[in-house]
Amino acid sequence: MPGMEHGEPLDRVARIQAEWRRERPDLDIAPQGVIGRLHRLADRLGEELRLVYDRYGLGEGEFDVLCALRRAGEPYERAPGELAAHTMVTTGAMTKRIDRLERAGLVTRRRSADDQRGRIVALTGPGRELIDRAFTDHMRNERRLLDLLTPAEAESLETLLTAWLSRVERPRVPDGG
Amino acid sequence: MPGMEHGEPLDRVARIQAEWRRERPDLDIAPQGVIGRLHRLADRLGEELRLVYDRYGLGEGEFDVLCALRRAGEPYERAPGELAAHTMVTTGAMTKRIDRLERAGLVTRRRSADDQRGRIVALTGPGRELIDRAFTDHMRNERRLLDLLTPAEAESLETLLTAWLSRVERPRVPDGG
DNA sequence: TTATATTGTCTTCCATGGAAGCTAATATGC
DNA sequence: GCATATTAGCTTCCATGGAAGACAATATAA
Repeated sequence: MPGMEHGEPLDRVARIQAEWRRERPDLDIAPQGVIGRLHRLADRLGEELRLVYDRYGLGEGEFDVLCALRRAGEPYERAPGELAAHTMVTTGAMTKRIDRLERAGLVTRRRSADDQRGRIVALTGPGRELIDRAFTDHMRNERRLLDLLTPAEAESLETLLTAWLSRVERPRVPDGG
Repeated sequence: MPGMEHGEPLDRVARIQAEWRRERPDLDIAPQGVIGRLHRLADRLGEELRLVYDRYGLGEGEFDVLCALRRAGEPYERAPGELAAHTMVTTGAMTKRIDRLERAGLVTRRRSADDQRGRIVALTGPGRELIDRAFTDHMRNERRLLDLLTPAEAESLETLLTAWLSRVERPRVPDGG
């Protein structure tokens, strides 16, 4: 079993696997070693990342919306539907995120000139300033977490994650695909 | 950049990174290549796993609780506090999960004999039967997802995730630490 | 023993997001 | 042009979980 050398204490996932082996010896529970740890790690990293969002009074969702607006470039505007697509939530959820950000004075909402149905969400000055500081801090935080790996480990991991992700997102890729 | 060879289309994370490089050339956004993809992959895998839970009428939380009870071994009993600790939620959330499972006839709740404050949650026959079928199916599903990687890739990934997880986990000892 | 602290569970209130439907504006077909 | 369909955003209702406190039972200290 990888990563279990020199009698290191079993981690949570390994302990769960041991229990399943005892209770369900008929099953192959090896996949948990990868998938369980991936989820656990994502949770732990998420906790660490949230510490920075909190520091700026932002929830994860609000942080994501501000990032999407900032990434859009001058003049930092996007339609709610675009923001929803970029941040992978429903438009209903986006409405609420924008409500909160608007209330906090970080974005404005106005009608689109071309299409009166559409809205345009724009970063305000304070919004721009806040997300620039927060994102700088966020990247420092991600760097700190990534530096728990050696550069070689990080590169290996990125390659593996990129490959798996592309295969999960496009499951039907046969040899000629 | 790992995983980007022969002109493959950029994935979502790579596109986000490209935007940040344009807007914030002062920042090192490399960590997103790993952390962003790890989260995206965890989300995508989670969606796939939820398909199985749904098939058995279970939410992710309920599935986790039934698993924790099943792993306990005969007679498949645990206190709510233990279940909360095992599944990493608050006791308040656990109360509600147990409420739902009890309503569905999958677990029972009784007072502990030793300590009248404590309760004992136990799998019912139907609960045991359901989780045995659901977990078998779940493992088949995880195997299908893991098999998008070669055995060598899977082993490499498990090693890297285990190492990173162990380094990021902070000791959870409540006092004295 | 009696007063106080702690523990285990539950309750209340709130935050967030999804699903589905509503409304107004725009596009399309006749 | 008018009727209908589609679209964009929003609203409503519900599901889930956290935080903090209530409550009863138990442990501890004086």
